[in-house]
Amino acid sequence: MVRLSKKVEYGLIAIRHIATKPFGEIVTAKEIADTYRIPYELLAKVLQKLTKSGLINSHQGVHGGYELAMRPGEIPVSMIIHAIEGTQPMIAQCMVEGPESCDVFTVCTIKTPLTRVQANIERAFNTMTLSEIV
Amino acid sequence: MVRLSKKVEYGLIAIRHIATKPFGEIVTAKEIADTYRIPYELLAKVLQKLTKSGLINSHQGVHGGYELAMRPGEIPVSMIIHAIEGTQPMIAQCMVEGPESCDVFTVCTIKTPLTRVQANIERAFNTMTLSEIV
DNA sequence: TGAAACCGGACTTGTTCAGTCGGATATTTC
DNA sequence: GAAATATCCGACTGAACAAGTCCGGTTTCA
Repeated sequence: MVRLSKKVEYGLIAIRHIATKPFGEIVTAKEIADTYRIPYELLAKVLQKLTKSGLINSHQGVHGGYELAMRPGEIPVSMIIHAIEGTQPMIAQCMVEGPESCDVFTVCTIKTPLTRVQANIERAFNTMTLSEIV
Repeated sequence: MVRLSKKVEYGLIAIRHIATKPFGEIVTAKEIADTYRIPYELLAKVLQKLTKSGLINSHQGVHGGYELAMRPGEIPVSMIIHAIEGTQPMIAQCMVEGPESCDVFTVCTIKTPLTRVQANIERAFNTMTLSEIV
């Protein structure tokens, strides 16, 4: 299976929504959840991760919410995925958890070619920024 | 999560192993399982799928086994994945199961950009053939 | 006839994902 | 200061999926 998680999908939709708003305007999680019919609690957690990673700023309390912390052109899709998943999208387990995680590692014959595919995929996610999604 | 399944990993290792043998030589599932310490039963099923998709030929009975059905240069990695998983590696659910599978579809704002990422990834898997892995 | 090999469905187990719940903290407004 | 609104965050549940196992079958050859 090679698929983006729902969390990442929601995160992309959400941060794009925030990016469409004029500079300085603040958006609540509820507004996003209602607009796109995304489960509120789940979306909230995704937004918290984006906040902890510094992609968006949060404001608590009444009239609180979220705003972009960087310019859209500075946020590649790969950064959004990393913020939510905790790692880059890695095509094979041994690439993210190291050789010990793979009991076939020493005898594995596809490491090298897969690394090249991996590089291609990273490039795909790195070169597209938020500004191209808006 | 964006990761290749173990089945695909085993399939790649296996078909590569078969491809390294001289033309006409037949390889058993047991030999491959032993060489790479892959669970035999699981590997057997992967090989069966590769057979049904026409990538390799199988021979039953004593001295049976598998051999390549096409030239390595004619087998892109994407074809191997498709044979094992049943579909191309699709980054989002709505791309493989259609709009009905996604209850956010009509309001989803990231379809178009994701399609572009998808195209990049497909290219990565299409351009690499078995002959580059051997 | 028996051994070696592929064929293929059913099953178990473990992990991960999606979603929910409950309570805590911060901020504004009245 | 109290109430309302919002983020914060850990724990939990249920469903889906992946990985691996089991078992009975078929084909072929010696």
